[in-house]
Amino acid sequence: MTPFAGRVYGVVSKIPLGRVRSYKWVAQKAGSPGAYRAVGTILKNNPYPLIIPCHRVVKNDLNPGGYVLGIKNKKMLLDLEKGIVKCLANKK
DNA sequence: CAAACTATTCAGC
DNA sequence: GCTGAATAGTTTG
Repeated sequence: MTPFAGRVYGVVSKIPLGRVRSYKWVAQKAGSPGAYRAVGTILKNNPYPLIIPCHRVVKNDLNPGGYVLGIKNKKMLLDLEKGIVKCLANKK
């Protein structure tokens, strides 16, 4: 576990549902605006994939970079979360 | 400590 | 739209 990784985990875990941020954004929030590659490397080796919604982190092009479970699944998760947000907004 | 790798991003054609 | 190069940090030997 490295300090930068911890920072990245904290920031990413703070991303709300249905919200996608770019690697650059996360890197900047982590404290290293130019370490977007490092963010990807960390998320790839993330020791806690369950507390780290890495599927909410996408490229600056809004195109999912990659996913251990498959890019398709990542998109599916995003769509699912979108549905959850909709449900929460519609919830009464 | 040094080398290699990476889920990225920017610039050029 | 696609290819090539650069940056910053992690991981492994």
